[in-house]
Amino acid sequence: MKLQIQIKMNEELYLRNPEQTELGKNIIKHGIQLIHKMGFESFTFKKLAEDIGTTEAGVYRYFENKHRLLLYFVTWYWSYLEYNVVFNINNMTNPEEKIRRVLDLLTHELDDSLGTVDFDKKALYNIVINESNKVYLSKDVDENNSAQLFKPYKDLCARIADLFSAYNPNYPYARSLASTVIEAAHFQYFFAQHLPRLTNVKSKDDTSTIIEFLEQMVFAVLSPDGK
Amino acid sequence: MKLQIQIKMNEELYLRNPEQTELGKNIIKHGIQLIHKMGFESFTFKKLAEDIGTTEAGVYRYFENKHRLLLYFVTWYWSYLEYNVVFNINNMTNPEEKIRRVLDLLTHELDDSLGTVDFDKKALYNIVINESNKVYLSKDVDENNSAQLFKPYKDLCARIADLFSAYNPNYPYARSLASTVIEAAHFQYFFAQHLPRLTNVKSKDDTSTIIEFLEQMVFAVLSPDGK
DNA sequence: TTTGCAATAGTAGTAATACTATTATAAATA
DNA sequence: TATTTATAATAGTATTACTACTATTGCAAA
Repeated sequence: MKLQIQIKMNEELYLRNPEQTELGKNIIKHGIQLIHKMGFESFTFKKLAEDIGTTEAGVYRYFENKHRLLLYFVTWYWSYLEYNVVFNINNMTNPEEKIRRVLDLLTHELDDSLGTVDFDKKALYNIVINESNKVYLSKDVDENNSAQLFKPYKDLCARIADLFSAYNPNYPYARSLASTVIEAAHFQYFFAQHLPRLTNVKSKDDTSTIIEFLEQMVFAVLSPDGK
Repeated sequence: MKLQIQIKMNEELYLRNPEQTELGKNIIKHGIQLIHKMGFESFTFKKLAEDIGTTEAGVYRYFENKHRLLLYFVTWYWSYLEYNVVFNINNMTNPEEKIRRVLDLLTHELDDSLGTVDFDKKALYNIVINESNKVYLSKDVDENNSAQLFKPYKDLCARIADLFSAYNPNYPYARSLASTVIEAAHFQYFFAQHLPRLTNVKSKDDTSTIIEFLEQMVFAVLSPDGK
């Protein structure tokens, strides 16, 4: 038996649920590939439509615009990552071990062990690294936030912050540390790839250095006897 | 006497030096205001041209496109900040004190004490918070990087990393810590303003919490007796 | 089998954006 | 004064981001 997990997406994200039709699934699958290949700025619905053999209007019937499509992808990643965090630390008792596992999950593309989805997870991870900040660094953050569109990100952050607080209940900046660690994991990966002078991570595939950097940081910061 | 500092900008950034003409200065001044007000995505050269009473083509004679204009602004900020860092820690001997001063500079808008420029520095700081990541999170990072366009950012980061290494020569991730701290300073400010669940910083103006968070982090991480 | 009627797909637009090429005008020099 | 040179304005084009409308299909009730 293979269990298939389903992530319930916020209905505000789409006009029509893309998981329920062939065309919808193609929009997801090819959308991820195209954004990954050409970058979000160059990506258009027209190019996507041509790629999957439909019309521009066809794509617009599923997503209001390309920003919403990107938000759909990034939100899916956050939700899936939170699920993975919960699943992985479920049977652990040691708070330190839990934190180490989370840092591990943050720095690797999503694994396919539990349930498979029909798109390139490596490409999705790359999109998260390169484009995810753009979903909230925009003039309609507040509006999107009111519509609960960032809830999965905030939930993930809260869950990691809880682990930090469990490790050291007296640490007063658990949430700030959580968001900083999440962002840093992505940025260090990006810098290693494109702006190496900004990091000590040697190459794109040097995830072990990212993990060591983050682990040392988190445990030093949370150390109860730390100054 | 009032000394005027001049920041020498990379000539690749512009087509014609905007500091040398009235129109050029207006592009800078009004460009900062407009991007600040409407956000980079909604900002266009046409709107800017109308705002300052010239034509679209007039603006294009100074900057290749709006991304280059944004990069010009952000680069100016980085350069000016590095200058400020050097100037401020110049007569300090205590490494810890130097680091505290840098964290202070990172979390405040640029001060006007040394030389004045004819644009809204508060608006520029806001642009840095909201838009600066977009200048390198794009498909032409590598190309821009080859043209040395990110040098000021990398220099700033290297200088801060050097302070960390001076404080603790055995710490192996000085650069990663420097870039993480720079980005975190900006992100925590943004989150406090728009996504408060992601931070322990209470309000937009709560810079003291940002500083406390970063200080505790940096000194815990760099502590020689830390694990 | 035919009619009705949703659901969906496709066509053909528009307004705005991001530029560019060409022409006009003013200033500088021969 | 004639002529080059620099700069500015005009008027475009291709692409992007949509939208409104028309055509087609599937399927149930008459």
